[in-house]
Amino acid sequence: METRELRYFVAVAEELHFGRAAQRLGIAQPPLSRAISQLERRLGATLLRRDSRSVTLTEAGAVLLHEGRAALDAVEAAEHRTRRAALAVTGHPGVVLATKAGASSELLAKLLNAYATEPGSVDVDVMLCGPGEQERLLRTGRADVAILHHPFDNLSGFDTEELFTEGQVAILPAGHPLTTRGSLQLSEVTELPDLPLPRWPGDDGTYPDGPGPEARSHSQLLQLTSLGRTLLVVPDSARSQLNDDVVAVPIVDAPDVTTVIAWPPHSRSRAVADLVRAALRL
Amino acid sequence: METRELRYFVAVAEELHFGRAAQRLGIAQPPLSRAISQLERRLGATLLRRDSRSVTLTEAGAVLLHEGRAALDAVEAAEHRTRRAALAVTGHPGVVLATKAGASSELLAKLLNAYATEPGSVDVDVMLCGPGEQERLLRTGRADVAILHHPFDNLSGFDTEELFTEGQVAILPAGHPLTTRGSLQLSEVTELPDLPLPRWPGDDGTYPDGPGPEARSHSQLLQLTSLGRTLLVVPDSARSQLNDDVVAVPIVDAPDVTTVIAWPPHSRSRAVADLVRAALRL
DNA sequence: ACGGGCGATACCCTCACGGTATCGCCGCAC
DNA sequence: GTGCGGCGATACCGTGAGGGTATCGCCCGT
Repeated sequence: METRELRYFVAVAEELHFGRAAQRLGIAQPPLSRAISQLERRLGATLLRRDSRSVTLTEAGAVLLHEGRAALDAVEAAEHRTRRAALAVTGHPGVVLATKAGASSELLAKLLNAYATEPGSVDVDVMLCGPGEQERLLRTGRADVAILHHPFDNLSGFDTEELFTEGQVAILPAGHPLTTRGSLQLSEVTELPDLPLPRWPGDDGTYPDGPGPEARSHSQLLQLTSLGRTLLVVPDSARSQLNDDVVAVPIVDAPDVTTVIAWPPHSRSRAVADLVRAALRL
Repeated sequence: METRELRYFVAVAEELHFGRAAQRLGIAQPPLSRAISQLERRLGATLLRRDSRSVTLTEAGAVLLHEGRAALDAVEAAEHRTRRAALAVTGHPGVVLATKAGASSELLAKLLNAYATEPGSVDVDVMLCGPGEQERLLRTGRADVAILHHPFDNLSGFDTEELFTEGQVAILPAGHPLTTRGSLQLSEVTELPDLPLPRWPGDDGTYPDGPGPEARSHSQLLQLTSLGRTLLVVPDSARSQLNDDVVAVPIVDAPDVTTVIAWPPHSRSRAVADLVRAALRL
């Protein structure tokens, strides 16, 4: 199976529409139709059900969508890591660390300091990512190592070491009735009619329906909260970045958040290993 | 990057010889040369150093060899799992379990029995493998779940659950002087001139040089041992398959062997999850 | 009944990929 | 030094896979 075929199939499986998928791929629709049916013939499997008005995935198609994405990621990772290895010999032997923008910045600073003092340490390019983006960077080889947050990020397929675990707090506008409470239950904050949870854009850039305000950055969320328009549930350490407009109240039954350092399981990089060791010594 | 290019590069990187690689790929040498240099141009990286008498990997080439193998495995896995998913809907919803031939058969029997009594259990195709073969089957999607042995098998990139841990014993021919001992040290058995360790064929089917006898199956090894031609170091549980011609003596400082059940981290299979749960209840 | 949306089919053209022949370089034998 | 042989690169050619355009067939909505 060629990666071109996989890319074609993934596009159709995601769009569930040959015309749009072809447009996205920058080719015409007929060759796409042909490529897919040829793939189906070679696999001996029906991947898509073409009902007269809609295209749907078969069971086999769903499997190929999942496995194909992983395979495409692996191919892309091979490409990126090779490019970076080639750059490394011509003078820039850096390592790329992906971390969520605006999260646990003092942990990151300590880690970078600890690593920098190691013998043989190397430049660390820090990539600040939007939520969940680190995972993708790591899977596609654009990053060598990442700081992830269980259970928010999907750790499957990575090697990880836990760095620390913390509870979550609700961020409320100053003056809100609940700010007088010493602690809260999750059920008390998820269904507040006056403070709906904010809506985040999905992978396709559109917002889901719902009552909450739309936001696409951490600072927007904070501002919306201090304006009394929404409420946040965040890990405890995020309190360090708050100002006086908002109040944090612990949520006793929210799932704990574990900060981990993660890297691809077959990494051979000395720098990654050193970074992980430095992180564990913190 | 297309999988064809990756396959070509991996072939050359493994053979370190364009002619042989081309032969292995079933194409002529010139198109192979061209494909590789084109790949190098597109990546902007020199992958191979063509000295006048030999071909060697550059740093970037070594990275691409590693990552490329993983990527090719992932593509192959996508293909196999899709094929099997398609077969599953047409009547045969089985799950493939890979295990080492001749190892811990009573564990396997208990596992299969426990799983078979579960509601919604499904046919289990057991693949008996040569040493280390399970890992490859799992990585390339020909198996859904495997029984592996740490530290012999490389578990990186799999999700695993430990089933049990045991020490290792030396298998000696009956009557050998060391059989009178209650326990041994590793150093006492690895360098015995009268009982050299056996040689095992590599991936290419050839045997490494050395004093020990050549063998390619478990039963051959046992026979060679009872004939007094070699000595084995095996996990404790392998004793159950011995006859009276040989004697097992514990090795106190050999690394413990952990039997684990392993599956690809992104597995969505109900059957795999049930099998793992059954294994953990043993 | 008809128009429009959508996937499949028919048909053509181009170029990427594979093959053969040959070159250029180098190491070795004598 | 000369010649030979091994090996990767280059030159050149043919074919077929893959892309494009035009159109069909089907079905749904009005």
